[in-house]
Amino acid sequence: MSDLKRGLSEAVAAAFAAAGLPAELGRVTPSDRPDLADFQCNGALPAAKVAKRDPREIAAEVVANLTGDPRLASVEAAGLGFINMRVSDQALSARAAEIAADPRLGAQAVETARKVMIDYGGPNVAKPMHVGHLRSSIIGESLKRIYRFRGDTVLGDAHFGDWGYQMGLLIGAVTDEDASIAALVEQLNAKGEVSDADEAAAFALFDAKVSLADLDRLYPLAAARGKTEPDYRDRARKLTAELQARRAGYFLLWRHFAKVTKVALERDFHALGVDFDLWKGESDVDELIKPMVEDLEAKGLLVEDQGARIVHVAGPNETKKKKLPDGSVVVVPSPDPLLVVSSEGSAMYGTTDLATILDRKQSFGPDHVLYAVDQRQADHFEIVFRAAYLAGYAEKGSLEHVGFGTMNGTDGKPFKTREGGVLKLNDMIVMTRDKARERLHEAGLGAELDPDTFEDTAHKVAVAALKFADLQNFRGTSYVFDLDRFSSFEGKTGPYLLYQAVRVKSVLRKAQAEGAEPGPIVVAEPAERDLVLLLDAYDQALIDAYDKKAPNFIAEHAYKLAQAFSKFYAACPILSAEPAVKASRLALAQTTLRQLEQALDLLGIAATDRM
RNA sequence: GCGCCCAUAGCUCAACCGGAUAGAGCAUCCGCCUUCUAAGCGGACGGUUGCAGGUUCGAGUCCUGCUGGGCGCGCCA
Repeated sequence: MSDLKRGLSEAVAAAFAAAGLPAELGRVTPSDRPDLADFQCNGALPAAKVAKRDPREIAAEVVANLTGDPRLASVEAAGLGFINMRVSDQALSARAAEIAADPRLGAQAVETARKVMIDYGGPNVAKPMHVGHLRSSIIGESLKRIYRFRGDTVLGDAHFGDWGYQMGLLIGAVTDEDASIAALVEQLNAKGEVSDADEAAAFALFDAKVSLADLDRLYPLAAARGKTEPDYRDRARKLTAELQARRAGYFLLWRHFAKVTKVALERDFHALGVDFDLWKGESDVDELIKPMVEDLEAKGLLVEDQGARIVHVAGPNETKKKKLPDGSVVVVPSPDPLLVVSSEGSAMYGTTDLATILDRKQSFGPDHVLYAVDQRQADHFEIVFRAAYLAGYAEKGSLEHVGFGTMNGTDGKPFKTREGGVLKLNDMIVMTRDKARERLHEAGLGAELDPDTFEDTAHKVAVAALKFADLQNFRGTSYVFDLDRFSSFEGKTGPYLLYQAVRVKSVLRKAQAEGAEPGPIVVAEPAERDLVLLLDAYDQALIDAYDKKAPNFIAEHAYKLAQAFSKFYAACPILSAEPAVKASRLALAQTTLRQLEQALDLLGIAATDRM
């Protein structure tokens, strides 16, 4: 079973072949001119070039070969050589019946399933998530669902940043601030072996004294000092190396950091409906690093440079000019080398990334790994991927950075609140949910729904608003974060989509109450034709989203489908129609609902029953 | 200095290998609730696709240059 576009493409390809022209020119697309056609083929235009003939003549010949196709109500050559096709009502009705009978609602699975890992490039330990973190989690979540739905085996890994320099900074800052913690940490460090009782006592003290809010407050200060004060920085680096060497006191304190962060992250991710299959972090590959470094050394890839150890990843002719601090310009390899071991002996960002690639190869063996991470890290991933290919840790081309743009404020710079701080993701969710509650009361649903359902509905509306506002943008480009737009419920928004689903459900409930059943679909009205054409376009939207790793194709389809339904709803009465028409429209409405809910699910958006 | 990305309606964004009249939403204005949920529907207004060249029968899309903006460039992640 295939969509109309594909079916027609085969027919048009055959018609081209019959005319002695390359069959691949028979590619059919939805028409740019809905007033003239449902589908079109532009193949006669390039054909004219190779065949040195008039495109209109070619189009006419292809049209002649197509005439009589039962699916087509009309087929004609138009304009400069376009082939316009209008699908018959019977063919649309038949296609609608196919989609209605299909658990996948007309969307096909991939031919060969792969094992895919999605790396969410997770947030860092000790920092609350702000609105900028929305993107990687919801894009990653949506891609995971899309890939899984297409038939791949997919694992999503949060991949937290929990093992680097920022941990050394925090250990320093926390012990500086509180003498009792500093004393306990020193004591544990000296002791080396830590008993269960020691551990419990330590966590009791840490729990009492160090919250996420403290870490959030201390980190920016420590980071700033690290930049300006070399001594402070060097101590943080040493602390990082000591943590990575698992000095008992530092390690316990670090485990506390990770714990308080995880509680907040779980709350935020859960609220967004984002689930990770793996809650791994950089620290999880720590034990792989030493053997990996030895392996890189054995393979002759690791070289000493300015006290650090690096892997060169540039090819022989890949160079760039670089300006040195003294103003002179030198030619250096490009891309930059991968820094594997710092001069303090600690693992770097790229080191843990490389070890993670190795870890995944051993544990899961993915055919493909997608990194849903900020576009700004493109160079970094290029370097890590090259190193992984050189070392044989991944098959060339199997690692892919699915970059996305940053979320900027209306001034074009990374988003800040009016007060100059970052807007925390949780605050954003709470704010939008409050607005959804207000709106539900206005609509008179406050009293009708029981409190739990009411709360659940408000939450779903809020999440739909936030996610759809982001996912409707192509992931690659930066966009402006506008609070009003993200918490808007009218127009091209998540709540609009939920609302259309709610209207269908309401009609279906009433139909059921009066004993009316969906029946055979018979397409007749223009609004019905348009709706079925949209239902038919689902497969292509899914293919585009999959191939381009871009959920906005699904978002666009869901919106257009909801819009087509809304027009159908306004133009075609359902319950008051005569029995056969009523049964047909009920079936159309039900099929639309199922596809809409499925598309929303692929975006990670949950539907509601009433709103 | 070198490199990557971006520039489309007043605003925020789309646009399927280069194809007909570049589409949505918001905002503004005008209509539509005694019939299935008005978080809706219909209509109007709104464009020299940053600028200048080039390739092509045809360019928002490809190439070159320029302007403007964002980002990155080994011991943060």
